[in-house]
Amino acid sequence: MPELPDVENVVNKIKPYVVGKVFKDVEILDPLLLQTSPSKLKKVLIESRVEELERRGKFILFYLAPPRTLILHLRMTGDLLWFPTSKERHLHDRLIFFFEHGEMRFRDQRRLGKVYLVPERGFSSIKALSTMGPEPLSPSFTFSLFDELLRRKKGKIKSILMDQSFVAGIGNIYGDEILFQAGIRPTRRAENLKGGEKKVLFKKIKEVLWEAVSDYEQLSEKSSWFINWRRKGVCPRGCGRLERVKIGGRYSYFCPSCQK
DNA sequence: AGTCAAACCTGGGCGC
DNA sequence: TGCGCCCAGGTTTGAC
Repeated sequence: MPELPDVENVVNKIKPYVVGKVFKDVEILDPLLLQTSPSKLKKVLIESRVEELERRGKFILFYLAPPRTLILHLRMTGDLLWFPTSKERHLHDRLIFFFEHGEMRFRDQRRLGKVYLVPERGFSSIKALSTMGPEPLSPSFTFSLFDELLRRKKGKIKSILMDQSFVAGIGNIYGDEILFQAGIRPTRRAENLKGGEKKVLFKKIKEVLWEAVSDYEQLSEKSSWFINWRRKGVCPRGCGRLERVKIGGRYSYFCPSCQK
């Protein structure tokens, strides 16, 4: 599931329940996800308060008091769920965080998710976070910044969009959506994009992600979205079959007629 | 630096 | 029904 809009949605959903609240217990059902020791996680979290909750790229950061940072990454199949009252466990529940008024669960079918605990209010010890590119929805992510960063890159544009150190939060699906809406093939090389194409691409990065974040619930029903046609292998505009290419180990889909 | 394959995991779907 | 293979909205690592 989780790329920027999905993670943003998870954070917004969980936020009202946990900000200002104190961890009372942690149940570790699957230590595989932990990048810290179970005993340390329990010891540190219990009686810690959640000061703030924030998304950075596809990471979720819990800023704690006393100062520590709990960091979650949902990877492919992770999700965070809130239960006001205890319910029976789901097969894929990996971690349960107990508060006085309810519990937050980290559910993850494929067990690829990650849980980090770092000192202070920082994350310099996590490489992916310390080298993370700009937040695409931030006002400081301007066309001139995008253009400047892009000039330093070579290679297929799809790989670059998915590169978290280039720009944060875009994955395989939204990468395809952005390129479809921009009318650019995923195989195009960054160094060959024309000025106008870069402008459109920048605009679509903002537009697609912004719309996905603000209209998250409706998204799966929107037939205008490439996302909902991708798997069927047919262009939403009726051009016919989509083509599939492997880029950076993932399949990219594109319409050979709409995308140049 | 870019690209590719493989690894980390589980499970659904498909062909035989 | 069973088996093997492909695929999945992510990231890291190691080789060329």
